[in-house]
Amino acid sequence: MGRSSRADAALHREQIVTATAQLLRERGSAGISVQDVMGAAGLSHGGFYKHFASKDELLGIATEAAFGSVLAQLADLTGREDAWEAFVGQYLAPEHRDSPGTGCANTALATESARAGDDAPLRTAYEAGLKRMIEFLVALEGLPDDQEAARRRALVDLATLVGALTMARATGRTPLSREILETVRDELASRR
Amino acid sequence: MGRSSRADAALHREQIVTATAQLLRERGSAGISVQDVMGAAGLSHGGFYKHFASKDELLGIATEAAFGSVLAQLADLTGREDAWEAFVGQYLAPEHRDSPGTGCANTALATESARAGDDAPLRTAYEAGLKRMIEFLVALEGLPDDQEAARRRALVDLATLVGALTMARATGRTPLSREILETVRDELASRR
DNA sequence: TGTACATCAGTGAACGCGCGTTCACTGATGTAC
DNA sequence: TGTACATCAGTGAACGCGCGTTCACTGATGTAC
Repeated sequence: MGRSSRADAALHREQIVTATAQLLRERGSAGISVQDVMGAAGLSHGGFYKHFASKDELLGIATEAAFGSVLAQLADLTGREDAWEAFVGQYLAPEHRDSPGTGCANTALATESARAGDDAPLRTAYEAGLKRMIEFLVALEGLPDDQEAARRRALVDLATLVGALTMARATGRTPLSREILETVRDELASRR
Repeated sequence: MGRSSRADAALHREQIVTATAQLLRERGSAGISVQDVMGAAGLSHGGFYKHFASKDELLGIATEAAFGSVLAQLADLTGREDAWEAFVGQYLAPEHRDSPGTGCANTALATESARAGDDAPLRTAYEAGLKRMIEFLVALEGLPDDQEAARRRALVDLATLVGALTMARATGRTPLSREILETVRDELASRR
């Protein structure tokens, strides 16, 4: 096999990033190898460094991608009458609990960011993504007359969502897991 | 070096478990090795299997120990007039954010439990520990006339605490991290 | 448009390293008399 | 209490394995004329 065309190489890079964004959320950085992510694009592991300087760099790019796709989904909600209930309902649904690979990057990558070095690309990308997610929630509050109160409510609500999803995932498909999802969903939905 | 006395061996086992309970919360299971935890007890790695059947078994035992010591700390709060404010204040303090190794086992190990197999010892120990922590919070609510409402409030409050601490840790010692801690602390403290 | 050549995406072997686990061995501890 | 012997906690080398990264090489792609 010789050189790939620029278009093919760009496609491969995109496939590597997309696969990493999913596997990273599912297994964490220690749970995925360069071979795993290259294999997801149908390539052998050796060519990895033609695309990325290191595994750490890819993890940062994949974190950006994960936040990007999640925030794009959230953007679809804005303007809807029932935006808040819809958001909470989706966020605390069993489907979201059972598919971390395509779900909220904030919940899936927070512990990863906490354990990464201060200068790690993943950490930088996480912080930027979290700020964008907070801004989305503040906008969803829709209280232009008191931005500070809206931000406080957004932070508290986001913490509640992240904590509930984290514990629901930690307890798998048990009755307790479902109780957490339903109880927190009902409470949050009733706050607007 | 020959055989250790039973008392010494028991001490070594305790040291291994204690060190693992701390390192596990700090770095996660993929971040610690058998050599790490044996070294913490001043031993070489080979003798590990005289104490434990596998690394997985130790992780389960260390998870129990982590929940145990945290719940013992919490028990000290019961009966105090300001138990709720004191608990929230400690939980969302910068000191707790910066010392995961001796902090809340629920927040530190939830993602670990989510990624462990359904039958992994860590997963079993996590679920048992979480149930005990929920019971502690329900008791702290102190509403014997409506246990169901107390449990719902406990679940929502716990989710909020876990999510806030998780995001504060993920953003390290940044202004955003401090804002999350203070905003959620003030909100939760004012709910009782 | 056709040809000659430089570029470089991808291959697959190799690097040093650390992992969890096993095992033959050592020698102090614990026990039986 | 003393002695002989069995037990077993701990050692350190070894096992097969997978990791991130490097590198000489291949040959189709892209470019210059």
